[in-house]
Amino acid sequence: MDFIRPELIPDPTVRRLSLYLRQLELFLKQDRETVSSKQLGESLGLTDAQVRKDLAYFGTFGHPGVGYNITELVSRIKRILGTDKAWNVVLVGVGNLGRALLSYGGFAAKEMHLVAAFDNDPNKVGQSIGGHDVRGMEHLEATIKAQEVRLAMLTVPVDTAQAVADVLVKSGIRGILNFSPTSLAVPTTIAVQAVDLALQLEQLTFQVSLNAMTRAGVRHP
Amino acid sequence: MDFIRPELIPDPTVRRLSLYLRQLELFLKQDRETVSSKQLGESLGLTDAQVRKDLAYFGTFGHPGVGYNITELVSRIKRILGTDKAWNVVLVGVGNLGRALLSYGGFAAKEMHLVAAFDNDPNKVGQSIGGHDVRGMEHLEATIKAQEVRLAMLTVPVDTAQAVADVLVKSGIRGILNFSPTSLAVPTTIAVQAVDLALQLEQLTFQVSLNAMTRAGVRHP
DNA sequence: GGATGTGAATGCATTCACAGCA
DNA sequence: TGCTGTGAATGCATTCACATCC
Repeated sequence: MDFIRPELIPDPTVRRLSLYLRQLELFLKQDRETVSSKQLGESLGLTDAQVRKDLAYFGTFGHPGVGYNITELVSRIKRILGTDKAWNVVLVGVGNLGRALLSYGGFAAKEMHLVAAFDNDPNKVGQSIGGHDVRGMEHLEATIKAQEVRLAMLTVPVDTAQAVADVLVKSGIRGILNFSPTSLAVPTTIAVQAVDLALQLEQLTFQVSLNAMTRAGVRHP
Repeated sequence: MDFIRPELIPDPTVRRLSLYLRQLELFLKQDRETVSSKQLGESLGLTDAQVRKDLAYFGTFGHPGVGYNITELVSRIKRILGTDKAWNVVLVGVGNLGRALLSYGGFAAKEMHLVAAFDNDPNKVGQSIGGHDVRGMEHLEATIKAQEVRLAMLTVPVDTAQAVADVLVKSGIRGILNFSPTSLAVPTTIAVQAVDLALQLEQLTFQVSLNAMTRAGVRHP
C-alpha cells in the first residue's frame, strides 16, 4: 500500500476503529503486549479478515507470525482518529442531560478539554457544574473564536437546535455531537454525530419483537 | 409482496424507519396529510428509491399518483417498530447519567414506562428521582419478573456492566440499552444497543481531521 | 508453524429504470 | 401526469484464500 485516500475509507471501518481502540486499551491494562487479528476480532465478534482489512487501509503495521504490537497499534489508531491531540469542546444547553455531561469525568482521559458551557437561562448563568462555568449564550461565539474551539455538544431543546447549530457553524465549529432528536442542516464541511435515545430504543423494541416472533415459530414458509 | 421474512430486513432499513417516523410526526404537526417518497427522502437527505424500497419490505401501503397517507404511515411504522404498544423499562445505575435519564420527561410520550431504578448505594436507595423510585439491586430480579419488564437501560460503571447484564438476562430482560463503554457478552436472543459517547466523539474528531486535510489538500501521513 | 496483507470472489445494499395504476 | 412497487444493474463491504514473511 502506498498512500491513503481518506475519502474512500468505509464508514463502518472508522466505527470499528474505535472499538479496536477500546479493546486494545483493555488488553494493555491486562499487560498483554501483542495481539493477532484473530484474537482481536473474536473479542469483538468480528472475523480476522475484517480486522486485517480495516487496519490495512491505513498502512501496514502488523508483524507476520507475531501479530500486532498493542502499544504501537493503540498510538497508530489514536493518530488516525485524531485523538492523539487535545480538542477544545463547548457544551450548549444546561438541562438534565447537559448537567450530567458536565459532571461526567471521562472527558479529560480522552483528551477532550471542555472549555465552558452555555445557556440562556439567567438562573443557570454564573453557576459552576462539575468544575465548568456556565456562561450566557451571548458569549458563545467569542469563546469559540478566542479558544479556537472546534467541537460542540448540543443539548438544547429540539425547537432551538437548528438556530444554535447555525451560530456554532458561523463561529467556526467543525463538529457537532447532536443530542436533539432532529436532523441538523449544516454545510457538508461540518461533521455531525447524532445521539438519539428514542431512535435507539425503537431499534431495541424492533429487535425484541422480531426475536419474540421467530422464537414463537412464526417463521417464513 | 406476500409475507415478511423479518430476518432478511437490512439493518440500515430499520434505522431509517425511525428517521422516517420522526420526520412524519413533524409533518403531522404541520397539518400535512400526504407525502411522496421524494419529499420524505429529500427532508432526510435520502433518495426516493431508497424510501420506497425500505417501506416495500413491510408491505404495500402507498397510493400511486398520490403518495403515502401520513397518519396511516405513522401508525404502520410504529407497529413495525413495536412502539404501538407500551413497554416496561428498568434503569440500573443511578449515577450522573442515570439521574439525567430519570429526570428526562420524554419517555412517556414514546410509550416507555419506566418502572423503577436500581442502585447498590444505600444512600441512593429509597430516593425518588423524576418521580421514579430507586430500589436496591437485590430487588432487581423480582421486579423484572413481577412486572414482566423486557427492556433495561444500563448506566453502571464499566467494571460492573457485564455482571449486571448477566442478572438482567437471567431475570428475563430481552433488550439492553448499554451506556457503558464495553462489549456485553449476551445470548444471541438478547438485543443490545450501545450508546458510546467516546466512540461518537472519536468519529467526530476523525471526520473533522479528514475535512481539514482535504481542505488543505494534504495526504494522510 | 503462525501470522500478515491483499487480489479475487461473494454477498448485500443502493440506485436505476420502467410497468402499472390513480 | 404523478407516483408507487419492483426486477435488474450497479456499487460497496465482507469474506475467502493464498503468496509472503518472521
